[in-house]
Amino acid sequence: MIEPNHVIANNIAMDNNDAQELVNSYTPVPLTVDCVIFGFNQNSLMVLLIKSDLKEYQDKLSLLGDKVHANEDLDSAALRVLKQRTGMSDVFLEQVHTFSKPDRHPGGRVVTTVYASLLNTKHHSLLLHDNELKWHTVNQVNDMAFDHQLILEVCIKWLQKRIQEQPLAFNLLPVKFSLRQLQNVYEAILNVKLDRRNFRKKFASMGFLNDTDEMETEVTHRPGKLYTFDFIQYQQKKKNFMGIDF
Amino acid sequence: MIEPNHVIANNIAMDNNDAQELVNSYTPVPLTVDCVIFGFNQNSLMVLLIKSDLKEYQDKLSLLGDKVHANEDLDSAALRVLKQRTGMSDVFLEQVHTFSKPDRHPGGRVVTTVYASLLNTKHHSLLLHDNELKWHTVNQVNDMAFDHQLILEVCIKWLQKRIQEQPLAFNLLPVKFSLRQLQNVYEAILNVKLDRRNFRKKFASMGFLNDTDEMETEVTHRPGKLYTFDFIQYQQKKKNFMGIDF
DNA sequence: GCAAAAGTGTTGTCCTTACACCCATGC
DNA sequence: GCATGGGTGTAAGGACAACACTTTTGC
Repeated sequence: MIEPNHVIANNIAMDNNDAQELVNSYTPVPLTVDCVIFGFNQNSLMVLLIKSDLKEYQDKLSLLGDKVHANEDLDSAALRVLKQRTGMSDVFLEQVHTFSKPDRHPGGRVVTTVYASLLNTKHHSLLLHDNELKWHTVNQVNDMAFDHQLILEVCIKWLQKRIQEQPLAFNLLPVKFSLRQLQNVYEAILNVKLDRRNFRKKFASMGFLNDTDEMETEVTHRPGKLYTFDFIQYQQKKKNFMGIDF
Repeated sequence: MIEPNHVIANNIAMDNNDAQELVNSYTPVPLTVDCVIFGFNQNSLMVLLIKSDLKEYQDKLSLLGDKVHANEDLDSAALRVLKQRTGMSDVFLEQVHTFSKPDRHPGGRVVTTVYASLLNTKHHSLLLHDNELKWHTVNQVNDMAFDHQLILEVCIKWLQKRIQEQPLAFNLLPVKFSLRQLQNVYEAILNVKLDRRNFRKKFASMGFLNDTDEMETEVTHRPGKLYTFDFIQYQQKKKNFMGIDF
């Protein structure tokens, strides 16, 4: 564990180039991580939010965040928040951006590093302990606490770009999914309508889809085939995989 | 201006949800910014580095960084470092990633946010005051101080991706440049050989090039035409500009 | 039998690639 | 006059976009 600066400073011989002395001269800043946890439901992109517990932001929605612990790196802190809030840990999670406007937090300066996560809202291990924790349709969310509205917008743009580089949409779906569901994910995130035949052709030609012998059930029309995502094929092919363009 | 936390804390009625109290409970962390400043010279991608002044890293190369000042946001801190070291401020500069391994700095925990910058090494206002500040060919740099080798590699990958999204290569060249120079930039960054005719066709069709009536001078062969980058055209076209693929 | 969505191929267009010869300059 | 790189067009192949009819299920 790293001692508070003043404890160490006096024990160190003076030296212009001493590393600890140098670090002690920096103004330390409270750090947090915030997680933008995306899901997909009813053909809409969703985000998991909570009511802010600060009186300044009463009834406003907030991202899921926490302080960064002493000696904890940011990836671990983000994963800890995710696990604590959803019960899930084997989940897509990636650093997006660090936000640092000095007045972004009413309690004083706080710098926050934002992570985005993609998960299946129907996953059996997804448990939302906190009653205040709810899924919201992303384009119905507005007027969030702190600078979280801005952060959410940055993350949506990030996601739009990112799903065209890699087939991340699978993270938002059940293990077994229909092509229609997959297409719905792309249409919702990119805000476009896609041609069904061309979409199917494109994904079929990628070779990342494994045909299960199962069909959708409980639909009120002709059921579609269910597929799984072939992670092994993907790992092998992604070196020469340049993107998904629509 | 935001007061140091302890000054304010005592003036506030105790409240479980009080913002300042909450922030005061966070462990503050020393923050720095590091700038990966890319240039282009002799057909190679270059990076501006300095000798580390820490005895732990004697004679090792280091990125240009500095602590983040109280009440300064990260973008401003990065711009300040850039200006201080190069004399330039009207320069492409973008946040890339935040690095936070607890042991990445020998003086104790320091979290650093890394920015990448692209500039013209021949620009008249580029002044390297410090004699220890030198341009290095990126693929000859190894064994840097701190985790800076890792950071550099992340930034190179970032740049390879980024120049295929937007025509950033212009930032590395003089205002007037030949198509050969432009092609050299892409070839050096992407580590590929490109077909000259196809390259010229592609850029001509984008419409971002203004033909000057000037020619290269002081070349030992047939001189090429010089072009300028049309920022206005680019701003107008980039809304429906999807990328540069090679 | 009707509503609703699944499944399936072909064609034209556009973009990308591959490729070779003459030209202007310095020496 | 020769070495060096600048400048240019075309043809073939591959990717993408547009498009309609038949099938399966629930009700």
